Amino acid sequence: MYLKLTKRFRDALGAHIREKYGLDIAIVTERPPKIEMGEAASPVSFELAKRLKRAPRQIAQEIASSLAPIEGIARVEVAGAGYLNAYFERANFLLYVQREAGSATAPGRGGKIIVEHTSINPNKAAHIGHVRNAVLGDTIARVLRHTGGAVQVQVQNYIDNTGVQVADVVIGFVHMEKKNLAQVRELAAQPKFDYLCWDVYARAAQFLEQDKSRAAALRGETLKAIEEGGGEVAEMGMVIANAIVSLHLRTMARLGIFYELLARESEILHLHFWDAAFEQLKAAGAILLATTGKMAGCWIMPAKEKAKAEKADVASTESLDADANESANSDSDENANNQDKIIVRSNGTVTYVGKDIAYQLWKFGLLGKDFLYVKWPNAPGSHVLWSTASENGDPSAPIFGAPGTWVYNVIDSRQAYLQDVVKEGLRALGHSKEADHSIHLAYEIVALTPRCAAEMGYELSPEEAKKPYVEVSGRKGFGVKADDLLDKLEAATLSEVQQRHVDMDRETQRETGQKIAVGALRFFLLKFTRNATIAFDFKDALSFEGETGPYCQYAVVRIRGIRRKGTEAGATQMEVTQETVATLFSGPEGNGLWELVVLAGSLDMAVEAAIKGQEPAFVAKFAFQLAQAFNLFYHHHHILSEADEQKRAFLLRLTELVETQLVRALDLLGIEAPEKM
RNA sequence: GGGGCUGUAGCUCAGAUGGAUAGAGCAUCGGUUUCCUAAACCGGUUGUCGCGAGUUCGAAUCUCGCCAGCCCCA
Repeated sequence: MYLKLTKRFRDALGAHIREKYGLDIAIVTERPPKIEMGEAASPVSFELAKRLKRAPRQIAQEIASSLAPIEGIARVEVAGAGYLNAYFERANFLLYVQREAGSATAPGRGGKIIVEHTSINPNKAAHIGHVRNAVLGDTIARVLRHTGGAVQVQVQNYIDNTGVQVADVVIGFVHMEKKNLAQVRELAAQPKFDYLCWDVYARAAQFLEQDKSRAAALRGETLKAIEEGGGEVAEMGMVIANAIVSLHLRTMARLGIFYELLARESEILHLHFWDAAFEQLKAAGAILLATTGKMAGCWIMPAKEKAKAEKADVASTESLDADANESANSDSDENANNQDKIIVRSNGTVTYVGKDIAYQLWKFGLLGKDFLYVKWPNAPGSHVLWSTASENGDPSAPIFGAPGTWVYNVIDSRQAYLQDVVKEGLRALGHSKEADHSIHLAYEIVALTPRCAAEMGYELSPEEAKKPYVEVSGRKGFGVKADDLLDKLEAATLSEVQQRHVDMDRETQRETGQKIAVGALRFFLLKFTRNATIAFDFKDALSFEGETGPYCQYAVVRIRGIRRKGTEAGATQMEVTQETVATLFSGPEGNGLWELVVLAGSLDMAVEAAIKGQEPAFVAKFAFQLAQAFNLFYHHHHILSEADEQKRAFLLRLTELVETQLVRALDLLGIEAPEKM
């Protein structure tokens, strides 16, 4: 509701200024530092002062006195050096928020949105960094689903089951562990096969590291066998990858994360997706065969001249820019094709980015090819999960891929350059709208604090010990496994629950502990903005106090406690009169109560900001702030013992409103509050 | 060599579109429980917003230069 009212305020101001001064100014609003100063403020008079060459406060005064009434806004006042502060109609705002508290929060984009996330190499157990990816992706998908309009959000998990990482584990099993296909099959059926592969992969990587030429030969033949399919080596790769994928799915299900489709690289190969994309790229002249220089024999995508295009856009008259363009041109001549991106190597193999372009084209329905689909067996939870297939497709499969209107790829920021190349590929093929709608949801990695690394028995070099964090490495077998962390969290929360609720039955205790553990981990990963590198430490992740998921869950639990007690005590569902509302809002506690109402009514604002800024952390911040504001309110007002019946009814109603909004916000974060904790 | 990200309190981080006295959590010191759950609340302490210029009525935020760290491409 906050979003709606501020927009109304901006629109009214914009129209008024256009009419009165003949100026078209983009109006911005901000939240005043104190609730006494209103709920929305515009500094537009400062901008006007510049243009009209008059004092800002005088202009503000003029606008405030001549502005027509705005629905939902009680008054507009001048404050400070010339701010225009809007004061909402408190009682009406409360009514609106209560009425709206079940519907979509922010205007949606509509259409079909594809979100690809998780996409872990299926060759080892998932670690904490993979969880950040999955939680970010899952959260943005939840947020997008929640927006209005006929939006369809489809979540895909890309499985590179024919890549070098799987090959390395195959090499480990065959050449180091001396296992045959039947033995690997047996191992793959075990519940901790992903942990076994974690170690096998680390050992294989070490083994391959020792002798580069042996590594190249082994990898070459193994990859070839896997890509061609059919033989025992290929079968072993499949067995490993499928088993690991199932275990990853199980791990993510613990966090409430599910998928609609597993898109597998094996099908991209077998169904010749790349060939189709290759033909398109060649035909459009988007890629060229280099004939000279060090890239001779490679198909390359010429570097785009981004700087040039953007500068020409901004200021075409500046002579400086002309100079810049010239020097840029002579630069690119000298460096030959240094900035160009190789798509097909001179030996004929296609690079990752090439396959990514084909896949991205498919997502937008531009490839002219489709997968076949089968149900993935034993998917966790009650969700139906589909997988791509190259034969015997299930005709009842839904439509995947085409036509995505927006595509979100959740991939860490180290791959920003490659994602950029994919976009440029689309653009070069004439699909500039699709390029613009390709969103790389980039995020920084999760590393470990040196202390955490040392705790895990990892020997640090003196340089590493001085750094703020140490990067995890699958190759070194170094990192915090997702299941280990979840186990640890669940053990900690369960022990807390058992202490606090001795008479709770064991199953409920376990479920409660699980919900809190999930809340703690998801919130921990979401409270950082995407660009922040998370230096992981068990102490922080296992904290349940302060800015944490459990803190937010606890606020909901408190509210439920009040409602439960209230019902037991036979509290009446008394109607709150408008007089009571008006009296309370204007009384001595009015601003405090009002502040909580405004915050509860600002979920739409947080969701909008999260989508616009592609930043799920905004929703986490909102949930925390609302929980914090509620706790303040809780300590100020003892609801059930309130003698004034009308006031008690009002406080109860407000409590319920906070519950609705907080539960919604937490739901967007994939966090569920237990009944008791 | 080219490109990207980051630098804010002792620590970890927020500060979207430039705006009013730069905020949270943790840590630390002190206080709050006959009362809806203390995983909570209240109070104290803590700042050259990396450095330097510029644009502006106004800069943590925009521009340029420099320094430091991380990443990517070659």
